[in-house]
Amino acid sequence: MRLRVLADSTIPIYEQIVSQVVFAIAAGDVSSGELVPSVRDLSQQLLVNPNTVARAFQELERAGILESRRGLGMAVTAEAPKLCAGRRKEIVRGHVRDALRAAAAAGLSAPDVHELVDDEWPRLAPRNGRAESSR
Amino acid sequence: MRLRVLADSTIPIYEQIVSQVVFAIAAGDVSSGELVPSVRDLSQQLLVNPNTVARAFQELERAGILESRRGLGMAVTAEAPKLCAGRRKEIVRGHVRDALRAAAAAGLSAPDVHELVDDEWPRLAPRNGRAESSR
Amino acid sequence: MRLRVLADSTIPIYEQIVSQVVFAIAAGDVSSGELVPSVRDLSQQLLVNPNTVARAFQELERAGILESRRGLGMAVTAEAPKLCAGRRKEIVRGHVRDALRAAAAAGLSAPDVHELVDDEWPRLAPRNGRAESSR
Amino acid sequence: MRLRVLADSTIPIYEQIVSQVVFAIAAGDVSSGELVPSVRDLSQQLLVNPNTVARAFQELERAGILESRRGLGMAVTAEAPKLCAGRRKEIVRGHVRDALRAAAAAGLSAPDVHELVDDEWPRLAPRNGRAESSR
DNA sequence: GTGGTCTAGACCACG
DNA sequence: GTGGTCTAGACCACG
Repeated sequence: MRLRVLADSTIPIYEQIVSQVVFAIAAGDVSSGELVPSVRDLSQQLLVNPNTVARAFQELERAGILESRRGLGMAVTAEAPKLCAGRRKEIVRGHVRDALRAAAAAGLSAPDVHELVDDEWPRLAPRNGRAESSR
Repeated sequence: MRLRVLADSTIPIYEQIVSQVVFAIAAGDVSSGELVPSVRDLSQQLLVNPNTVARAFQELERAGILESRRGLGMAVTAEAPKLCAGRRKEIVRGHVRDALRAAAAAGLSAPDVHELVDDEWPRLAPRNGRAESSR
Repeated sequence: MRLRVLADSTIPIYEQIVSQVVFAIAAGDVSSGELVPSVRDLSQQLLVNPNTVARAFQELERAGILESRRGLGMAVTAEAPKLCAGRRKEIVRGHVRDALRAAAAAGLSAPDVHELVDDEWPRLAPRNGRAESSR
Repeated sequence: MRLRVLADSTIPIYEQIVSQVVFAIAAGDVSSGELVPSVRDLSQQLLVNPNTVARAFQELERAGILESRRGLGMAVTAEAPKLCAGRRKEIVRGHVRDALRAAAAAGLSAPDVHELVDDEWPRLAPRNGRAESSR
């Protein structure tokens, strides 16, 4: 499981970690029962304070996605894949909703938004497989 | 100029005010030279701390969209319509970019995002002119 | 709202704060819409680090019991009284269940447990109103 | 001596092991001079880290309940039955005291607690001899 | 080794 | 003024 955080994002680091763990599990990168990297390892890998990672893990535990195996670390729960699939959808949906609210308030139409999406998508990451896709 | 503020939104209130003033000017609801409501009036109308309105106005002044008329209040500048048209675009584009970033991190494709947009758009506000639109 | 924490308890301080806020709301000491003491005030009153109080508030917020009023502080939600009544019951029930599990594993009977309760109850606090009560 | 450990309990595993050995001896399931299962055997039987079992045995040794027989393993001491009878009582009493503290903090009365006990006792384990008992 | 709690204190956004 | 995030680092229980 390879994570990345952007220190200068407006999104808190611990929340970025939460999302990325959710995405990794939803994508099947980590399976139920597997241990995620330890707080210490992950904090070194991400160049982030251990407390920040611990906070992300705590949230994931309360969400039923991780469970602590005493003395071993944090493991992916049996329900995690299902929970993460749903959560992934909701995270993205929330951001889309925000964008649409702004677009509507600005007086744009649905086609306007679609145009913006097609305009911005290719500019995102270096290579996003299906970025230039269809439509 | 009629503004609305969502107290429970994750978007800061002052930023909501800024955006709505920008949108109102870009839409031609308020014209160059017209006065906007006073900090006091607007804060009462929106049930919001006067400091919050003041901060929004300050930001609009720094952006060259509003200018203070001594003894009268804040007025829409001559350049405001042009500035607001551009800014409106950037505000929306910024939110769209956020949504795309989340979508990409979640492993979605461009078509997935378009689907989400079509899914969410009709659910927005009660009345959104072209909400049931085309495509 | 007057809270007390026991620094030497095995129960984490932040959890003690959570429970006591829940109990105070369930008891009607604080009502929906009221602000609870600020993180800073409470941390001074309890002689505890502000972070510890903040963590308790965070939990209460995620539980839907408190909500942050931006710039003002944390307020008791409309649903809090109902939530707290239920939660209070579950907190106590959990402790009772623990005790019964131990009692059963030790081979005690229900009457044995009742006897223990009557034996221990009066020894609790200095004065507990109905402590010497009935039965 | 048949022990059971609940991996998801909030009570540390080593403490569960200590309690169950104490209860078994107090109940006369194992007698003075008898050997208890080896750390290795017990850890395999309970699916638990050997260190955890070792720690439990260490504690039981310090309490004078077990003593090591060089080359043979750990044996129940002569004083164990008496010690365990007392300790069993204190273990249960401690849990009861915890429950009462929570109940008192929640504003419950002694009758309330008795009611909770009668409510929860039958729900405990499948077979608890006198669970449906009297009162 | 693992995570959990807590302190101390900085810095920030918001109002 | 308010809460939110983050760092740094100590200490502890558990395994």
